[in-house]
Amino acid sequence: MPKIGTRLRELRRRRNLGVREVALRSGISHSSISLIERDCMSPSIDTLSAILDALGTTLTGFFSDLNSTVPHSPFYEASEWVEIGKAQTISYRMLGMNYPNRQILMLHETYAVGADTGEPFSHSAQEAGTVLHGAVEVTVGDECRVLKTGDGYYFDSRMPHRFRNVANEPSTVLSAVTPPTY
Amino acid sequence: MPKIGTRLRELRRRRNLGVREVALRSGISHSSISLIERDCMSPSIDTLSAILDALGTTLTGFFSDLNSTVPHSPFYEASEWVEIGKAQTISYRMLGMNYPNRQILMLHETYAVGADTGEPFSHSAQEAGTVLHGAVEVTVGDECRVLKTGDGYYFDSRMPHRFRNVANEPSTVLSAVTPPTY
DNA sequence: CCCTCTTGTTCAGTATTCTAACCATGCTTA
DNA sequence: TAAGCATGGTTAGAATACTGAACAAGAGGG
Repeated sequence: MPKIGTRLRELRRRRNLGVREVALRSGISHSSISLIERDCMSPSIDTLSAILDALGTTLTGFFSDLNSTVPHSPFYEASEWVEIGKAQTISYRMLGMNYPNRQILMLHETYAVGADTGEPFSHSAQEAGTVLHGAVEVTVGDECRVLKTGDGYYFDSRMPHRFRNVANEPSTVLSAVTPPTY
Repeated sequence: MPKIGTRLRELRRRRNLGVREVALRSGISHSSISLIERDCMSPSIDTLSAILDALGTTLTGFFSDLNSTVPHSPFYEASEWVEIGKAQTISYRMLGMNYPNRQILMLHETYAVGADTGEPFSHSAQEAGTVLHGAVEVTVGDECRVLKTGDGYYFDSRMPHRFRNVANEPSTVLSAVTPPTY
């Protein structure tokens, strides 16, 4: 929830463009541009996309630049892990939920007996982790291996991957993903 | 303008969460979630931000993952450079305007006699370029140097930087910025 | 079979974004 | 000083995002 408007205004000014000029190029009214830049309005994705287009930027580029220098405590207590999956056979609890501009998603994963992430899926990121307790069968691409306490992994998330608890007790894994898109 | 909805639905499903569950956590109504996921609605930044938050992701992370593998021609004719600045003392023309998921902003810059980018500014990216014609004084941080045809530069855009044409004729520069946030 | 709990979708009404026309200010030129 | 034309800001009304309640379909469970 950073000051999108301020950043947009900077981008525009840097190009020596007027509000009306950007309006013309983007197909958005100049009044909207004005309101958005002064954070009086939260634009829809379509609108923002159109404006960025007129400025020669992209949504990806725009948001990759959100380097808020907001100071924040580096410490998190054990109780501050937040469950982001549904309590079921697998639990995903993340660290630093409210840390500004996170680039890493650190997860504490708990797999019930026989739990399985199901069919392999892939997403664009890099992923690393280690088994804290139990035994987990990890499949990455066409490679498969059973990891036990202390064992770890590291792979490009674009490789299809899958986790399965093969211990006769709950297993836990600590992992990290960047960018935080799991 | 990609299928944001589809991606959101994937993220949610991957977490075994229901529409209502995400609604509860994000403070957005479940009906909106449904509409957004089916691309029937273009959510505002605030709304999207809230939803991503409930999924443990960020705007930055979400958009950094937009790896559309849409095929597109790699070739652009000279006439296809698009002016993104206002025709004035400095002209900025970019390459590959409509290339999907651009990660690089390549610019053909033309500086009129005496033209100056003004007070140094900074943004989070990396930047490289070379002088094609004329002579340009480049200031990066507290270092200053006059670059002539064939000379080049490479710096982290977070360093405040400034360009000034010191030739008695127009100067041209070819540069690249990544991510495309200039 | 009915009941209940879950799932996601639909739709009428409300809140917000967005537009178009108007307004205020400052700069340039006459 | 006035006229002209930039700049960005304000505001009533149109368009669209958003909400809450009602609906439909499926999965168990008794």
